[in-house]
Amino acid sequence: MIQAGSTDKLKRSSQDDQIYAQMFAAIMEQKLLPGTKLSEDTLGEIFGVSRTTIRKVLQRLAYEKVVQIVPNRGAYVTEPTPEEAREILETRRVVEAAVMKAVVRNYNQLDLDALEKNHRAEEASIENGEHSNWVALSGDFHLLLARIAGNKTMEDFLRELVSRTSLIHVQYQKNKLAQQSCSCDEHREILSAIRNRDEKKAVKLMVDHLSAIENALHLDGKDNANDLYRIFGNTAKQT
Amino acid sequence: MIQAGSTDKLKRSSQDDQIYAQMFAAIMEQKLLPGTKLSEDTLGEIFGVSRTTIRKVLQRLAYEKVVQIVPNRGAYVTEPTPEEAREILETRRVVEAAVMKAVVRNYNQLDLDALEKNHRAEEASIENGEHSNWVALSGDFHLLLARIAGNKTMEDFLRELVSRTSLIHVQYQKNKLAQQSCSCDEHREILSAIRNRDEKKAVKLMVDHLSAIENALHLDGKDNANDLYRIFGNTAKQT
DNA sequence: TTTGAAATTATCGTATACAATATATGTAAG
DNA sequence: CTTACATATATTGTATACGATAATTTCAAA
Repeated sequence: MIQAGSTDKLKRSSQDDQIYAQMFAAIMEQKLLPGTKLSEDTLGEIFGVSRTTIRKVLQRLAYEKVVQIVPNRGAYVTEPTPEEAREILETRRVVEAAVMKAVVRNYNQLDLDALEKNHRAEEASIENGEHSNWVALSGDFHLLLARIAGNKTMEDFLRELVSRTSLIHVQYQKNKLAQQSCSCDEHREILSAIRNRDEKKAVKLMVDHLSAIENALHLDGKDNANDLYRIFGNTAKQT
Repeated sequence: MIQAGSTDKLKRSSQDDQIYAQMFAAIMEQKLLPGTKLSEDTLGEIFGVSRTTIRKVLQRLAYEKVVQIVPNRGAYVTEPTPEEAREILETRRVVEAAVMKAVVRNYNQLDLDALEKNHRAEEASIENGEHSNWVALSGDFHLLLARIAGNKTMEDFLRELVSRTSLIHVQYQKNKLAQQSCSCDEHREILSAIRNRDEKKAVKLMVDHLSAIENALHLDGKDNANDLYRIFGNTAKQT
């Protein structure tokens, strides 16, 4: 079913990649929510391939920590813990501060054009209320910066961090709408600092931006697995 | 052959992990050199498992960039390019500078004991001329620091960077012996700065240490694939 | 002798089948 | 009515088999 597997045989070796890309996108667009069970058989039927291929895809997603594989239990969309969330944002501050320094030094007009184009798309997706679209574009802004910085290794790391951040948003974000416009404004400020080649300011704005994202999260409670206790703690045992 | 697969059936699900660990160690200890072909059939016979299991292990190693999988061609131990080498060392400077800050703030006596124990083992392995042992211990020093820093995400990233650095050493290191004692001395200085809770100095020493490692490499030539031109460039066409 | 193409061989990519494990259900005992 | 255990079911882990692709060798022609 679905339109996968219908890619003829033009690119035979990219069958994995096609399925990987679709599943990754589904998770990023928050169509597959954290905790969702990813059955090998079911996915195999959906995409019209055997479990062997699905397994390969799931393992790849697991390496990227977007999916969690429990031995003999199966694969699930990762539910990041509050601790992981904090670690990821902290790591992003470290990596992206370095990225900003490199960007301010190395960028050219083409890079700036790409960043501005992305930013306009962000604004448009907020106008149109396309949340999942905005999530993707917002991540792209950061990845674009990493590419401009010119360190492929850092870019790869950041790609993983950004996708994990998306999962964090699903689980812990307080106010989607406010966060959107806020984030977008901060991106514009960062762009402005880049344009002025103001390294210090660009770095500071980026670090603050990431801290703001962290502060807009509900990370106070214990693990999400314990949420049930918080939710039903008062009413249970009373029925 | 080899003693793998002989782990009885105590831990069935760790079969992959066993093989992974052995192959990873072999690469780190420089018994498997960059460029070595890793045939699925051969490895399957060696470890007494099917290609399915070997494939899983190779994919994991490929994700960590220690192995490179060429579609329809097979898996090879990665041969890092000079550009990758520079990127990796640059990324390490960024990550490990952050690690040092956290270490100086958070470490306790137990952490210090572990670091000093590791350092003594480093010295011993140099004394005894156990090069491959030293490589592992030297990497452990950095990973130990990352663990003390208390950010698992960064620790995971650094693990990948350290293992890739080992491959870089194999391909590009100028002088093994000099590098060993030099590196070890620098580790001692870093330890000293940590003991004094001198954050700035600790960070600077670490960054310089990583730069020293980079400067001790032969990264001037083009890609290693082009080495043939450098080597035979003068003599070819003369025969 | 060298070059080029066809056939052969070896190796990888994917599907299928069977075995092992964990979960769920149902039944019986406390 | 609850709990514990045994059976049944579902799902994952691994091996094997077949098909596709790339490398190698062979043979013929220039």
